[in-house]
Amino acid sequence: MILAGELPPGSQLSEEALALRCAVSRTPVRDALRRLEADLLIRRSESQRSFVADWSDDDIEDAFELRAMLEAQAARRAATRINAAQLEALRVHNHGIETAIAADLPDISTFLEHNRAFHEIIVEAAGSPRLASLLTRLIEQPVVWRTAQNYDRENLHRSHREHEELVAAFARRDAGWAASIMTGHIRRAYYAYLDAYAVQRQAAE
Amino acid sequence: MILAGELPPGSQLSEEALALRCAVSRTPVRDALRRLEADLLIRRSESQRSFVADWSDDDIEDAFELRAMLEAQAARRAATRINAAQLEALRVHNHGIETAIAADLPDISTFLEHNRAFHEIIVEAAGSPRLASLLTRLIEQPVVWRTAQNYDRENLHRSHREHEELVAAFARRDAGWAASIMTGHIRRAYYAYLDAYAVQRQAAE
DNA sequence: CCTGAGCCATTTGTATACAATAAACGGGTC
DNA sequence: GACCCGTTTATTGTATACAAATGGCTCAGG
Repeated sequence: MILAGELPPGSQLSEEALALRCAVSRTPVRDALRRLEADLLIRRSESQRSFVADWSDDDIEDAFELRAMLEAQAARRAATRINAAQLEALRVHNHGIETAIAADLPDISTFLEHNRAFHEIIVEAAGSPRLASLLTRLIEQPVVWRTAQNYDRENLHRSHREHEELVAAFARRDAGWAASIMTGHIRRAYYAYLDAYAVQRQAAE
Repeated sequence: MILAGELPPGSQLSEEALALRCAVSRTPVRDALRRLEADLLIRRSESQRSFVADWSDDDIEDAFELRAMLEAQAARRAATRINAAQLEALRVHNHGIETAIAADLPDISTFLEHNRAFHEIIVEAAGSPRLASLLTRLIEQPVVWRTAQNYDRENLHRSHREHEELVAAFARRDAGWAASIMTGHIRRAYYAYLDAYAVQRQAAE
């Protein structure tokens, strides 16, 4: 609901109201709120009331910066640990991306799914449960989720080419190369988001 | 209880048993288990049963590696953002450390408290709620907690000197320097832990 | 018109009961 | 003797009730 924008930033989330809305009791709602709080999608007041987090520009930059650092670390580790099956899976998913964006009207949904799977395999190949745990907190966030919605053809194809580079770096077992590409890959996503956001802002004015 | 070793690694944690032991109902116990699971102190089976996580050597190395990376990033950011009051607080806490370890019998408990406060100020000065959130997951872990218990006088004083270097880097607003020192600081802690652990292992045999 | 105190409404924290599911055990069969 | 299946038991998931704490509102007073 937060990602879909049904719950505007800053609005209060009452456990009971959510329970009613989801047709469950407060108990599972509480569990979900605690998790979302850990993911920083929800902030809690001193008196433990829950509100949808509102993301400042600094927050967004912060999230991308950390994501770049952690994903680069994942790529660095994965380069020397990835196995043949995982490498092949990366190629398959990136081919899926290529197909999804080849049409006149790119299939963003399919792109997102393959993109998610691609990055997930890298995290898995990194073989660090802690790193995986930290990253899942950063990627399930509204900004990241919406970024690709605003990708133009140019950015979609660039993303695909960067994935190809990553596969090449993994195939060569070059940790430094893989980390560098990944850093650039995430930073580019950040600037793509900024551009799209700037457009949205102008449209809103 | 996990940190104190009362609950051995691998042992199952029944919500009801813990509730009885802590004289509360299952509800708050469940909340705690969910948080500890996020902190990777607890792992859950497919059927959602909880067990105390057992840490392999790789897990420990992994945790230190990530902590080094994130704390270095915190130091990097803090260097250009720290204010005079925070800088002074760092000096005060490091002086507290100096006093605590000056005696013939070092006061480890006081050392730990000042050390925790010292690192906390840096994270605060970094001004990144996300980074802070990620780091709290890594520092409340059994290995980190026990490391200082095994510090010898040499390591305690080295830690103090490294803190002094950090303060100097912050005073100069030198982000790269601060990050480098912090990386070394955490890596040294890792090797100190390894040495202490090797000693314990030999004693156990 | 502003301020503050007290009361009421809202919201969260905790306890408990019941339902659903998975593990453990035992009896039977091959 | 090993293995499969049904039953029992343990454990977690969910719903609900009540207690505690917090926010906001009203009304009195300056």
